[in-house]
Amino acid sequence: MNHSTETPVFTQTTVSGASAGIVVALSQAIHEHRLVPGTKLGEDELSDIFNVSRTVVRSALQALSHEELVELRRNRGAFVAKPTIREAREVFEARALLEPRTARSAAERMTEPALRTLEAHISAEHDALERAEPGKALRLSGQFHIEISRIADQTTIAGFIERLVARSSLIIALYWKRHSALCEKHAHHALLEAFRRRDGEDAEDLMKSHLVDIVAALDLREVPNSDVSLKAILSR
Amino acid sequence: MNHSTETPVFTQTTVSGASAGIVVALSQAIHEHRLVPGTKLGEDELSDIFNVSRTVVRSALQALSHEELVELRRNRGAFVAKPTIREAREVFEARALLEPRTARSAAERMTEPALRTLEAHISAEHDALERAEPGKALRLSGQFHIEISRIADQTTIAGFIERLVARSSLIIALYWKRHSALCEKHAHHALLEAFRRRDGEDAEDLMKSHLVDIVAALDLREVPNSDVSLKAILSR
DNA sequence: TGCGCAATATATGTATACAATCTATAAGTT
DNA sequence: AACTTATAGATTGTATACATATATTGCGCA
Repeated sequence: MNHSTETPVFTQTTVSGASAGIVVALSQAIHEHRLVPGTKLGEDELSDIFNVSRTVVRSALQALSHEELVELRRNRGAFVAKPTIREAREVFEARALLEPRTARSAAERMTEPALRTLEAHISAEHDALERAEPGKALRLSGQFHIEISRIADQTTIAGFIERLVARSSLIIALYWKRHSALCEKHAHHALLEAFRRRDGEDAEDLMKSHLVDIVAALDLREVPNSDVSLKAILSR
Repeated sequence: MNHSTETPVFTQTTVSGASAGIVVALSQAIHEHRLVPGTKLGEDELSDIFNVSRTVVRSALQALSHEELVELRRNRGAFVAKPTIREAREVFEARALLEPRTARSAAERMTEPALRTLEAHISAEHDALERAEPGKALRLSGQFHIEISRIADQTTIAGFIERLVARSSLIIALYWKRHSALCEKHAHHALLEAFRRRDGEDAEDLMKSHLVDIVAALDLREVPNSDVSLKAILSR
């Protein structure tokens, strides 16, 4: 299996040695929906699992909180982040602003090696789906978007998109409609074709509608606060 | 003096108690160019200055590195970041992508209190210039941009812009042309007028050209590595 | 005199210990 | 029986101590 699709490349070398591994492990688990939003990430628990001191764990959790994958509450602990509906909308508005333009740049600068990388991503995504590993498929589909932004050769914007994709994974975990099928396969294939033709305009349009499709598959209607309703139910 | 222009509002509550103060102090110093790019930020030194343990200092430095204000090198220490020319271009390309659209949104949603906040910012900036405190004026002028993005009511994008403005301060410290005058005053005044009229289109155009003007006042030509030239000079 | 190597000193990386804060359980009161 | 309060347990925040890596300085040698 292609190595580049397995190993998430972290642009930021900001996290020191031992923490880096923990950051990657937790990131993958969150992206694959094995850690669901709201899960408590206790420091002692993690230091036992990874056989390191709490110092290292805390460093990793701080890093993840800066990527907005983890929420730190003072004297309370670390939890997998739970984006609100409002934040969900904002994330996809930001993606709609950044990604179509980025896809255009990527198409215009497309090279043969970059094309092969994207093909490998899609095929890995396809494999994961066939093997009934939807979590892995989801993570790979996010990496497809990140890879495009890297090809566009705008490190700064690529960093933003990486954060948005990460947050999107949490949003999908929370708000995905069960009945709507996840068929990113077609959209990603179509994008790949546009990239092959180095057709920037087409790539931009395809990315725009792809993002619209994703948002359409989310259920972002406001719901009454679950705390209140829970209390109301139990008081009877 | 207006309180809101003095206290930088940090959107991320991710940094725990004692570190937060250090992050703010270092951020301000960097934004005001009192700490220049490349300056070493030793942990012992900082823990002496702020009377806290290295643990707290490290937490603050990690936070600053995630904001890309500080660069951490493993086993080497923390340094005020030194964006390259390439990074400088990317930062302003990203700003050109985000800020004009954001200015339009802000204009369309402008409220009276928001207008007054912006007026206070501009007047504080003006005061700082008259008092010959160019560092402070620069920091306030950056906060003007951040405030606009907050008014636009897009927290996610506002966070990105905050990072870009922070990085711009470092870029200006490194690449500003001495002979070009810093006259953001006019641009900011013109923007304020557009906001008063709630003229989104005009605000978008003004912001676009404002950013072009800033880039034009930078010297982003490639120069030979300063190490090499230093060696060459001293060897004579 | 100039270069290279080694030893020492300084600074960062990690682990552990202690302090402060919060949560949960249980007792007591109305 | 429900609510409040107190106490105990557990978890996080901070400080300190030890381990490890790097930078500098001094010595030896060519």
